[in-house]
Amino acid sequence: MVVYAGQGDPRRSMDLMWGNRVSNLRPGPKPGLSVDVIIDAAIGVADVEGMTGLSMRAVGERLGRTAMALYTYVPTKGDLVDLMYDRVLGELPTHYEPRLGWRGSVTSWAEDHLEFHLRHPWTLQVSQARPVLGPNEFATLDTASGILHETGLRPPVLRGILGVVLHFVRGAARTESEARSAEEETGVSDEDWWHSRSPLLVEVAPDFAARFPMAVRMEQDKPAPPEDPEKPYLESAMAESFAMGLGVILDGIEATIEKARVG
Amino acid sequence: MVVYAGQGDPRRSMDLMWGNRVSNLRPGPKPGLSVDVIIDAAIGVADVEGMTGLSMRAVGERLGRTAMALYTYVPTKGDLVDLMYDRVLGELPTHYEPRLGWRGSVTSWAEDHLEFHLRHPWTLQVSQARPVLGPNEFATLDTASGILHETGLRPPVLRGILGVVLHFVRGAARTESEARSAEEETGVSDEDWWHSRSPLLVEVAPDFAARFPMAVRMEQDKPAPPEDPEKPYLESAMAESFAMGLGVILDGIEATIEKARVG
DNA sequence: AACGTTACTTTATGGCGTAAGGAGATGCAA
DNA sequence: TTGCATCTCCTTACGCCATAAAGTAACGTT
Repeated sequence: MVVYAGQGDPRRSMDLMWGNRVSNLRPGPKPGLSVDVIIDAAIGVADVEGMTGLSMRAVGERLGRTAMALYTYVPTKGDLVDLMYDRVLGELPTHYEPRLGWRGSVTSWAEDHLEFHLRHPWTLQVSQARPVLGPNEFATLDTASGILHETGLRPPVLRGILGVVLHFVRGAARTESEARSAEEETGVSDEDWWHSRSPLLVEVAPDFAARFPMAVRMEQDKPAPPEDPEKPYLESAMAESFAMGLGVILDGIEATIEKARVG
Repeated sequence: MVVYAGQGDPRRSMDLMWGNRVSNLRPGPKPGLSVDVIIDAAIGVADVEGMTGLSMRAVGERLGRTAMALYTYVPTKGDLVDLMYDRVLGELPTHYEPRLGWRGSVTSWAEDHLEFHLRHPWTLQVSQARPVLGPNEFATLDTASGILHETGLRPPVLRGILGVVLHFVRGAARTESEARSAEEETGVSDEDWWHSRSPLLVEVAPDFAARFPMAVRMEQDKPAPPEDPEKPYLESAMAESFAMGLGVILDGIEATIEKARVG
């Protein structure tokens, strides 16, 4: 029998997602666990060990059970991940002060999402192809739509803009979180890594500067690496590129509004 | 012993990447394989089966060998992936006609990259945190830098812009490729999937429209699903959002140039 | 002819998701 | 009170994965 990625029976999945719990008075031993504590334990594992460290065995162990015990509550690991995802999505704000205007709101929204993904990097591995259809996922979509609605643009354009902002924020978060886990998993800092490889690079490609002149030029005026690696991302020097990129996007939205007003 | 993600000895990795092959006249049986044919076989596997289907066993099998035979040529699977990545990067153009201007060049560049990632979806799973430092990676970086240099903007801004375009293209490619593999792996089309879930959704959340009004509004004026699912992505109706998003980004770049000129 | 080096194989270790089947606890009907 | 259906949770097992370790056989050099 083949079980498809992350989906058991659709009805069961939906009931779990929207909290339709089944009646409690039935024969058999009292449940020692619940879907909720399993979701929380799984989030705890994933936050620390990442998506690759999230195994049914690890979650079970955290709850003093075996991996198989979880299957009493949750049909597959894929469903559990969907539930985890919609749960943490609840951490995101669902309201932004209208007096911020769309520019301020989009900025706050982007920063909130960036921090969210850095807090729960495993969320970046959840496929966006088929939405989880959970309450919090719809709530975040509703919030984003509300902000963008202020621009007065029509839905097809708004979907394009939402795609740009989402892809940008997720991409930036992905780059940063991959950098962090590379450092953690190899035990080698970015700086040490580069120091070990740059001499090899000049050895193996002595004509480097002549061969890739534009790439070299692109490295000009790089900010110094952060003094304190524990600083939150948005206050670190690495955020420069994020701020620059977001500024370009905001200006692009503004130009699009202007075009629509004139044309 | 712990082997770290994707890296053996740095010197060996670099030699493999830049084609420093070791002398051929040595005792022992003649090599039946080579790093190059292994890379090609691995790309063949990954293009068809995706990154999750890429196993040393599968690559070995394609070459009539066992998985372990590959370790004579390549130190770890991680190194093999790096080599695969730099190899396919060679498919991308390294030159764009200057008469296209930066707008036309960025557009072509984005479309080329989108098609590239859809042709080799596994490239989206290669970590961008620590570059592969191969010749083709540098070449593509050089090409992109050259295009952006035409805007006359300074490197820190250009890095921000490059991030926006890269994240956008990769995000769009990721969404599309995840949709394709969801369809392939589950055997259920997007349409059928939605048809099976939307009735459950209204059942489980009858107040949906009142609860998420903006999200509902965002669905207005959606293009019809593609008549012919075999059409290339860029000619399909799904490309609407990509074109919209790219337009917003281009306008943002233009506004940034204007600001720099004036201020 | 002997020896060291090399290509490739077999086997084994410790991980994964989860199917299958069984033990023991519990609520209810007779 | 007994018997049974139903439940939670366990052990075991299967077929995957990367790769360590050790063995076999082919080959170039001495």
